[in-house]
Amino acid sequence: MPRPRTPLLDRRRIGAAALRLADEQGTLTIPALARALGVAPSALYHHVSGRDEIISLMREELALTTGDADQDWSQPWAQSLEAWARSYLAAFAAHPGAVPLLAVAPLAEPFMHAMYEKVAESLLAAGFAEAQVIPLINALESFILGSALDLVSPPVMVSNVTRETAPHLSAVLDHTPTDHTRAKSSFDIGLRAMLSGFAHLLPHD
Amino acid sequence: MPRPRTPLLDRRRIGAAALRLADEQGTLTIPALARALGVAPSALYHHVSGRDEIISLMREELALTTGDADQDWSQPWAQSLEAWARSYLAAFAAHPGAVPLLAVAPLAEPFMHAMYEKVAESLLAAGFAEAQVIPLINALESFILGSALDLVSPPVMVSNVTRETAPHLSAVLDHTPTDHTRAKSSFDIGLRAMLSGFAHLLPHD
DNA sequence: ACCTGAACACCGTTCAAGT
DNA sequence: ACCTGAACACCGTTCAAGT
Repeated sequence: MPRPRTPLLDRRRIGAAALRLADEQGTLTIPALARALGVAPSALYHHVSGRDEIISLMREELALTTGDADQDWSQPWAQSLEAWARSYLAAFAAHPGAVPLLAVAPLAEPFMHAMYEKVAESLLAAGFAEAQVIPLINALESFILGSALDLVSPPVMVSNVTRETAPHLSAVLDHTPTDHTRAKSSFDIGLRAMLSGFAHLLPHD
Repeated sequence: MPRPRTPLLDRRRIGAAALRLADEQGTLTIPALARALGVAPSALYHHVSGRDEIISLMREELALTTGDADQDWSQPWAQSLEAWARSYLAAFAAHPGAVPLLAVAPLAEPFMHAMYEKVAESLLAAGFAEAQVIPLINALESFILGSALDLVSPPVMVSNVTRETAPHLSAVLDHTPTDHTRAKSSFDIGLRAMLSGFAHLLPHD
């Protein structure tokens, strides 16, 4: 096979195909990715250093395809932060099969730096201390990543032995949906709690 | 090799050895685990269904070796919940190399059911609605798992281009430690925020 | 520079055979 | 019931060779 006049591969295409493949199959292997790209497995190594970098490209692709343009950072900080958190989780939710691969680390750096800058500006203007800003963002991000994993984890099982030995747990489980709305409402309640907790750190509060 | 009079393997030993190995090496392979147990790789399949179940046993082992006996559930709910969250994260922090394997799912069920029962009782007594209890616990758990991953993720890099294009981000980064204390203080601030946010859900508040 | 095809070390899992 | 050893399909990665 001769070298094609225009390259068959580039990092962007690799990341996009890997994200699609992992989402559909639930796993990512080099041979399968190469097949999806119509290329030999070894061809990939001319563009990426290895599997880990491909996964990193998947996060970049997710960040790029996430609607960050419609974010309005002129809103009050709490509303901006909530909108950001929700779109962040929605990006993961759009690719459930790939979440275990994606959610073990924050999204790609370039995208995040631009957004960190916006959040930092908003939080500083609101009156948060300089030493608080990064921990605040990190905490929210940890919650989002954990929630993304929760979103795709198998539904909770309630064994009979539990019903007998754990009356209070049984009672509250009877009031909890077993489908994916459980993870959604957990995210909602946690997000609101964290944001209202952040508000109490402000001086005038 | 004859069958030994007393079995060389059991699920508890497998889980413990796997946890130790993954923590030390940062990865877990069946051949390495078998070697650590002084056994042939195929021997493991008489006790577990496969690699996934071994990882599940690791979570069980982590739960079992976590000091849950010293938990005082008679305290006010917020203090109980905070103590539980901190011991949960500390369990992960004690096995940094294994965190990526462990933190993608909650700890083992049996341990968790006993603890869920205690938390449920405490939260119901405090006045939380039955439909709120599980979401509250789930949200906190997601935050803990995300924080555990954050704890072992590589330190944040600040590129020069960021310093030029992102003045606010640069400013706050100058007030943020680059070592592991960053993840610790993120957990602290997030935990307090979430718990104080939970408190506001109570009727009389 | 970019891709192929062969090759390597290694992995998870199965299974017949031994006691 | 519990373990071994051989075997299988498969994986991630390397590298010489081709254009």
